Amino acid sequence: MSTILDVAEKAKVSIATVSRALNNQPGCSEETRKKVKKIAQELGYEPNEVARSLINKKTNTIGVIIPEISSLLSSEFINGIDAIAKQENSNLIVTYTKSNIVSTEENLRMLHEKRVDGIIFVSEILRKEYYEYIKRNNIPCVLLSTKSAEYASVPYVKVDDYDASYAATNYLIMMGHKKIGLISGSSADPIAGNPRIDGYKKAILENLNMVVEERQIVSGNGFGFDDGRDNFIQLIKQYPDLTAIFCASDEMAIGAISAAYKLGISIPDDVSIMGYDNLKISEMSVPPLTTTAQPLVKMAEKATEILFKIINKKDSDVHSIIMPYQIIERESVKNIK
Amino acid sequence: MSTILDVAEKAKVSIATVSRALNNQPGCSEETRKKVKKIAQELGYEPNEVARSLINKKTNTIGVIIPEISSLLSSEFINGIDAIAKQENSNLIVTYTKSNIVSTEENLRMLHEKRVDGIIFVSEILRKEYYEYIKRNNIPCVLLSTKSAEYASVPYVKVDDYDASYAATNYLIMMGHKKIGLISGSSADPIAGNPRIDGYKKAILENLNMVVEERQIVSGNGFGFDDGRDNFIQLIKQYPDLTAIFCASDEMAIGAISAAYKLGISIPDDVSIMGYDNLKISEMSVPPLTTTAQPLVKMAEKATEILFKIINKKDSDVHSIIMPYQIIERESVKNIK
DNA sequence: TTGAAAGCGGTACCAT
DNA sequence: ATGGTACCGCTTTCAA
Repeated sequence: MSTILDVAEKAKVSIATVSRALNNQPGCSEETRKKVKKIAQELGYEPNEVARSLINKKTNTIGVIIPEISSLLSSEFINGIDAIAKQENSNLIVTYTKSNIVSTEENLRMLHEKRVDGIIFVSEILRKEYYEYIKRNNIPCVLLSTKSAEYASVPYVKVDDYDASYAATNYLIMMGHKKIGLISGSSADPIAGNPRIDGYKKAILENLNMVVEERQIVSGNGFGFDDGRDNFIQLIKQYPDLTAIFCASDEMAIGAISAAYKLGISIPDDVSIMGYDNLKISEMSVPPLTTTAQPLVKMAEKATEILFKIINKKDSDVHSIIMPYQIIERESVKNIK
Repeated sequence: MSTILDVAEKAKVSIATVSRALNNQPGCSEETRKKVKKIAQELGYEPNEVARSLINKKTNTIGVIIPEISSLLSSEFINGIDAIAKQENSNLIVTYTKSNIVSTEENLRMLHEKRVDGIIFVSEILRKEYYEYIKRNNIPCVLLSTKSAEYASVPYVKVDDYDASYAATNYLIMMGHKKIGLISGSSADPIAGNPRIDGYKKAILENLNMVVEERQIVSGNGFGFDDGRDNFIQLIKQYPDLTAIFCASDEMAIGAISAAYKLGISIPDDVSIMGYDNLKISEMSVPPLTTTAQPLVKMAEKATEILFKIINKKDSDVHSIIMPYQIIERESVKNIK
């Protein structure tokens, strides 16, 4: 494998000249430039970006820290992040966490040791330890689909879960449903758990004039298919007269539909199901899933754009963004008015 | 951000000693080691892996080149790769290609400039250009879910598509089906296209004693949901008396099921559907999809293990692997015997 | 226009 | 046990 020195020797110029020639920098005659480029080509010379990074203090690599909760959600986010990174001539190092503190801190440290130019932190609470690490090491960072009440200096991009959940529940009410169950994440989860529960409760209270009973809600730990399936069975048992269910994720909604199929319960004729996220699979399901859309790819793109603004010191207009949600009507909710 | 020099100065020792102390290398008193570690801690010193990589000629990073054909397939592969990489203390840089030649070569070049320790090349033909680039630059490389007839020096891990497809079709025959359609990828695709078509044809010929007619097959370009949906409609039109369809990917199978639902065709009562891959969504579908499983995660793990053998010069037992497929019976195929 | 040389932040060899 | 130093491959300043 040839280095800049090999090129210099063969071209009978200094390495400084080779550098200038290859990088199209001024201070180099066109003739020399051509000769150097030709020889570099012949030698199959490829610049060593590691060496470049060391001196430039820029790796053209950004890190992503993302929980493995849902690979379907993750892959949409990563698509968006990757698109913008590519535009900025950067690559991604994606690290998955199991939502446990050690792993996240390890990932943070690894990414920093690799001197990534910045980090996108996805769907996970920004704990004090993380924040301090980021601050101390001065790492550009943006939060995606999570937020940072306490650390206002870290910008975030997300949908307002409380509002979106309120709207989703209201949609079911508008379709004539009065007995509405909820399958949600953990109430201890301050990002995607509690706010969605509260939005649901508020809608029922304000627009149905009812206080939600405990049996109307099953909230597990995760947001996955299995959770949805299990929670559906549980919910049907404890609240058999329901006519509609709002699921706090599409994966859970698909799980619920699957469980319903096994039990011989028809969707949407017997029970209406409403999802949250608008993943690709929500249009692939049978029946196609009515859901509360988050603009997942757009959110990821926005977050990444902000990150590059910080990296490139265009801090001028760096601020958090609340993205709009949208109700997508498909075929899993029945109008029973 | 402090460097090894800062630590050395504050500890009143040389940088050589700091290096030895922090890396737990011999030639350093326990007392000094403790002092250095304490000071490094105080300073919040984090080693710069870029500098390390430069001298060690090892970045602890491996590259993945993968087409975006199906993010569902991709994410299973990436999970497997990531698991082994993590064990080896490496991170992943994943690059997506749109299967066009320029992009793949660009990705290859970028990964090499970043001096990744090796590359996993997924689901894509290893063209002559790629192979030569890899050889010329001496990049450790393993192929995953694709192969390299011409370049035997590049090991691969895959399922035998021809055999698997033959077995899948035979399964339908064993279930009593005689009029079996095929929804496949392009016959010009020598990896996942043609072999699966041929396996299907062979099964029909040998075990049904029939020559496949043209109208029994619809082969598009991709393997996605939309392809499956569109091709199902087309196939039903040109071969209305079929009783079963073998789809060359799960995503296409789900697309077919979805189209059937819209047309009021019942799966599996009117038409049986068989998939290929065994993605996560195949158990999430309604009805759950009977399919031809590839051990996706295992395959990715194997490929990555081989890659690290090459990287670590344990070339002793590096060879390609054909992984076993398996028929997974769920509920989308009806026994009509 | 060109070259010499000083780093970037580490590792490892060779003295001491 | 410790320190001095060459070096990894490149960029950039300063002189020539």
